[in-house]
Formats: sequence, structure tokens, C-alpha cells
Amino acid sequence: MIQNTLNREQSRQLLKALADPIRLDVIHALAQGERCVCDLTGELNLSQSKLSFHLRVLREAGLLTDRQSGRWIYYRLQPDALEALEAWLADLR
Amino acid sequence: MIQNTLNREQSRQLLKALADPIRLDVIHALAQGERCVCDLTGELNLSQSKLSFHLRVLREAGLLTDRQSGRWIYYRLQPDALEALEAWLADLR
DNA sequence: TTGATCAATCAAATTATCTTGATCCAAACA
DNA sequence: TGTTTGGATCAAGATAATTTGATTGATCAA
Repeated sequence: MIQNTLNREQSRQLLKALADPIRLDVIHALAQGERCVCDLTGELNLSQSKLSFHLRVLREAGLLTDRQSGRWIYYRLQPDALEALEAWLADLR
Repeated sequence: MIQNTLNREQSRQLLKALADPIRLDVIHALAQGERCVCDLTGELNLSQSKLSFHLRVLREAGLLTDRQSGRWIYYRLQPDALEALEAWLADLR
């Protein structure tokens, strides 16, 4: 994620990524801290491939980052992205 | 639009409404002040029914209000909505 | 090695959203 | 009145996003 100035397309991606109930669940879960995919499937009761799809959307929008450790992949929130979107909204009005 | 506390569904509607290029064009146009539908079709080069569709999405999300004057209908921004969304985002992180 | 587990990806099916053109309704004006 | 204009709405078709189940690749343990 870039710093404070999102272009139209970046902000649109962020908004679209957030505008989904499952993805909001993921965001809320990760707001409490890093989680591996296997924990999230259990916590949110989602199939593996479904979760993977939504994680990708969030990651590509810049809202999440991931790291691998052994055979697990841990996802975490990228608070910069939310902050940048907030700034973009403030600009709008 | 309520004031500062959006529920999950309201924020999702706002996010979804904003996550579209045409609707962002509308928002930007109205950021400069009230416009009637007939002006917007010209300004944004949109067909009447297409614009009407997007105006409805924005209105139902709470981002716009409208008023009738003679045979024209004027739309304006509802800055509260953007503010509330901003607060909701701030909460998230 | 072999087998098991974690997670990404793909193709197909499903569902949601957008666009188009037609129709309808209300306000204004002749 | 009858006609025109501004806009909403509807049904059908087009496009985009999501879900599902299967396959694949990597890591680790036996």
C-alpha cells in the first residue's frame, strides 16, 4: 500500500474489497491479530477455497499481508490501507 | 442517515455504493453542489435510465438526497454519510 | 521415500449487478 | 383538454463476482 494518496482505482478496489460480509468477517477476525488460514476456516466456518478466494481479494486490494511459516500461512491486517481510505473519504467531502 | 454508528449492513451498503466508477463520478459532480438529473446526464454523458439506476443506489445507501422543484429533481450529497463511514473505518483499526 | 496436511488455483456452475430500450407517470405549457 | 419534458421503473440481455469441487505444489513427519 502506498502512503496517503490513493488514486481512483485503488480506492475503488479497497471499497469493493470491504463491501462484502465474508470479507468483513475476515477483517474483524484479523483485527484481533494475525491468524493462519487454517484457524480462519474454523473460526469463520468457511470452506478452504472460499476463504482463499476472499483472502486474495483483500490482499490484492492492499488490506492484508501474509507470511509463510512452515506449512502455515499467516495473514495480518495492513492498517495503512484503512487509514489511506479514511483520508481519501475525508478529501471527498 | 443516522449519525455516527453504522451497523454492518449500512456500512456495507455505503461501501458497495461507492465502489463503482460511474457512481464515483456522480459523487464528484455533486461534491461541487446540487444538480438536477438532466444536468448530470449531460455532464457525465450517461443515458437517462443508467443514471437513474445509479442515483437510486446512492440514494438508498444514504449518500444522496433529492428534492423536486417543478418538473426537475435535484440531487445533493449527504456529507453525514461519508462522515459516518469515515468514523466506522476509524473504529475498525 | 511415502503419506498427510496446508493452502493456492482452476474450470464450471450459480448468483448478483449493470445496461439497454420501452413504458409509465407527473408536471408544465400550449 | 392534448402535448411535451424530466425521470422513475420494468423486463430482458449482458457482464461480473462468487461458490463449489477437484487438482496441484509445498512442507513436514513417519
